[in-house]
Amino acid sequence: MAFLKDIAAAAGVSIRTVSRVLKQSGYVNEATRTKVMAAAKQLDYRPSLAARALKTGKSFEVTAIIGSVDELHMEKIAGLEQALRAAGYSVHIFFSTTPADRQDAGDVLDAVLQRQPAAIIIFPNSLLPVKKVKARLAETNTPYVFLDTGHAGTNTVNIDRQQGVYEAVKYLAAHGRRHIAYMGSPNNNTRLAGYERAIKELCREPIILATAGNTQQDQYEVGRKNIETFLAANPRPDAVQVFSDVMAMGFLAALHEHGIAVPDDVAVVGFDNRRVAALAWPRLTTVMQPNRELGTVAAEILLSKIAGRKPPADDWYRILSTKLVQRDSA
Amino acid sequence: MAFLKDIAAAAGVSIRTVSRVLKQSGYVNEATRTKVMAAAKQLDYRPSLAARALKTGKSFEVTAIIGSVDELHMEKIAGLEQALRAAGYSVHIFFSTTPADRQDAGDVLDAVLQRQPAAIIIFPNSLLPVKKVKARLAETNTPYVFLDTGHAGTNTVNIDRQQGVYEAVKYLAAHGRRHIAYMGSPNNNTRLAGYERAIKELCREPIILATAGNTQQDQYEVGRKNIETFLAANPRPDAVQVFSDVMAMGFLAALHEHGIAVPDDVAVVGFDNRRVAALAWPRLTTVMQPNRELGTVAAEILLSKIAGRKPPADDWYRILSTKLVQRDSA
DNA sequence: TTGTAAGCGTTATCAA
DNA sequence: TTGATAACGCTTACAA
Repeated sequence: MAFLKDIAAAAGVSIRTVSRVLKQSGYVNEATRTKVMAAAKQLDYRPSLAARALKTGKSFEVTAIIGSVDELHMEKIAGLEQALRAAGYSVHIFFSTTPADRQDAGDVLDAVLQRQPAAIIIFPNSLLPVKKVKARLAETNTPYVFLDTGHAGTNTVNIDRQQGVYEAVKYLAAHGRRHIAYMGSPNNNTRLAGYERAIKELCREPIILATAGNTQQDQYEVGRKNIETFLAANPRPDAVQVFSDVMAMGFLAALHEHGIAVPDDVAVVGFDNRRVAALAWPRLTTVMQPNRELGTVAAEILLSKIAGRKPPADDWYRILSTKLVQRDSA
Repeated sequence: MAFLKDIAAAAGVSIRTVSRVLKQSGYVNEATRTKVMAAAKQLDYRPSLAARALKTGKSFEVTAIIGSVDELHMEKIAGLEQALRAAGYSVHIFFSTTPADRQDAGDVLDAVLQRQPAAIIIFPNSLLPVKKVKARLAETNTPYVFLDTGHAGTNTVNIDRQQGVYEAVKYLAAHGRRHIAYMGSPNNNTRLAGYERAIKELCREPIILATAGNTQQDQYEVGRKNIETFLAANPRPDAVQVFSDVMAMGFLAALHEHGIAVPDDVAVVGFDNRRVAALAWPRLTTVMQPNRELGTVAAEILLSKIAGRKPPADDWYRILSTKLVQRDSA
């Protein structure tokens, strides 16, 4: 490890001059500059991030507070890390998935703030009370962004799920499907709204496939059990937009068991584009969430905030588009 | 933010005494101790990790170098983070998935070492030349551990895939299957060895289902195409142990298309216990890898190394057991 | 049992 | 255009 003083010695100048050259601040004689640069390169100088953090009170680390162990998050993290690393930042991860996680860490947020991260990114369902977090973060003046909270708000990157479902339903209609149903909780939610908007535009009757009180159940089981409401529906749907890929897999299993052909008898469209969608039988047409992009956009916002840029008109709110992935099930 | 000096002032003692109390080192008068503790708590003191890192040359951060964006890694990371956090460490992640990643970071390892991590954990397929890494790491005296390298070696936590396949094949035999085949590359690999060991013990003939030169192809496609070797096999297998869940999904799709019933006509066992296994149709019996445990065991090793403990007899080599997850396909 | 003081490697103020 | 030098907050040898 080479330090500033080593370079200074090697180049025959003072530490301050070396620093000046390396940080490109202030006037430096071209000759000295070259000399210093050469020495730095020669000694393979890498600044001590710890010293820098101590001195400036800011680290080059961004902390991601993750709310669940989910394959989709992995992509978000990858996007985030890639974009952040390009700007010289590294990513810290911190799980907050169970109530115990919060206890262990005392207050999760305080544990995170102790490391003086340059910024914080909060993943969905992190068990953190949003309001309190925002207040605390504002107080410590730490840039932050929320990911995929599901409802509009400042300092957030969301996914336009409504539009995703809307487009999928339009696609089904354009491919000759007459009775397009939606499977999922009938309670207020964004995806249902997208379905309803599309159905209305198509001047058709909505068909909601749902079993009572299935909110907290396993999605796969819900999809599987919903075969009954499907079979009972009159007219019987020839297409179903399902809440999620996982629920769609349950529904698919039930359809197979009943000898109902997909997509010939019913078209099925999922949501999420999980790995499973490409592996299902038949391969599942689904709505892709821009997970990687979610990460990179979050990184951009964070970097802008760190750089002290003024909030744009939307006050750091972004909503990203989904995309229909056509496969064999619809 | 409260600092040592604030506590010292509040308690009317010197910084040194505060430090002594907080670190529980050396003799401290009980009354002073109480006074200091109270002040620390009152001011919600949290040590500056940056200052500590600068002073000691060691951070409380462990860097994980990740080789691919894979759902299974997410679990490993979760296990790692949980165990490490309990010991006061936090986890840094660093992707090294593409050749570009290496270039961007100059030398990945140097970029990582610059942050003076307390330890490093290297995930499978991280594009890093193992020997060079070990040398560099030994040189900088940084504790490290490799994850799931696939071959025995020191400072490594592996998964006993051979045993996993062995047990699955035995399970199939115990459930009355006569002609148990293995699907996957016929080239030397651990899983195949497990299959061969079991078949030998059962005094049966091995049946290897493979298409030529499929090494680099998409596993799903390989499984799908392998239906041909399956149909051509004589006798036709009534059970197949497939290389991976993904490959099994391809095979399953082909079986469905040929109207071959699972598990009635053929039992199918996958490997990995990915999320997809529980969602497949039929639900896939498969061999579970102890991903979370892999993370926690790696954390234990790292913590031992950090604590300066002497290497045990196995020189930090651990191999973890898999577990058969029975579902509907076998 | 407690305190003084010297660093860790960087940044940045102030002179020269 | 350059150089002393004082922090940043913590750890720790050495004194008292």
